[in-house]
Amino acid sequence: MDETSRIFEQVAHYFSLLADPTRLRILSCLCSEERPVHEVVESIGLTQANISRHLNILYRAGVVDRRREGSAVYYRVIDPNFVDICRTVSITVASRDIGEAMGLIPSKH
Amino acid sequence: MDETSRIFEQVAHYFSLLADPTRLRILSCLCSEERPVHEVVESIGLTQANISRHLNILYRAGVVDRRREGSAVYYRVIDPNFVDICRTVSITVASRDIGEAMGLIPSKH
DNA sequence: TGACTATATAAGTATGTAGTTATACATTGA
DNA sequence: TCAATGTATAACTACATACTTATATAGTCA
Repeated sequence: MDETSRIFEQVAHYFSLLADPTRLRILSCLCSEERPVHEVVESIGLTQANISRHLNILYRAGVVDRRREGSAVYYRVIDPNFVDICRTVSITVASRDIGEAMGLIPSKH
Repeated sequence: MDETSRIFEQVAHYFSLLADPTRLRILSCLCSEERPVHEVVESIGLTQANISRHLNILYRAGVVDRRREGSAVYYRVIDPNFVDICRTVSITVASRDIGEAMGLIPSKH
């Protein structure tokens, strides 16, 4: 595969990280603050195994980082562009309301 | 499904459009100017059926528009945020070089 | 109308991946 | 060390979709 092909593959792979509603939920949850896995699980309401799987995908891709504290593992978003991209897309897809619903845009009240 | 779920589904779906290397190639090809299908096919070097399928996906999603002129159908990008998003991601993923390689950032020489 | 070019679509295969269940591993505290 | 809690992983199923081949549709020009 040539250089250009590799580039398109990489960019497509990055978008594929954001192309899953569960991962968007997780990232929205971690957007404002660092959180341990069990809090994300409670917040989203899916199985622990599933959330853990997605967190690992995001970690390996460098979108989030993690640290252990006692028996808990805390995750946080480190990709500086993630929030910007999601904000742009959420506005593109529908409206400012979506950005608010996803926790990406502060609501005004 | 509740309102919030629908929102995450929609945003994920938008990202999924960009999560395929072939569609990124097509969009990169159409980025600077309107082009008929056969030109896109020649430019990318995949089968006509495949390109046509992807163009339809992009059309139904509102990322591109099309018009018939004689026997040819011309496609063009109409989503105003697409180029911005791709530019941001391409820089995130690696470097400014990627943005140039994808035709999203003008190279300087 | 018939031949030709341009584009779209249908049917099929193959592959990737989200989610589940069950289980393993790690840490803490009694 | 044992029980309890928190997290990760393995094996599996189900489903979506990218790509191919073959064919259909649409337009042009003789």
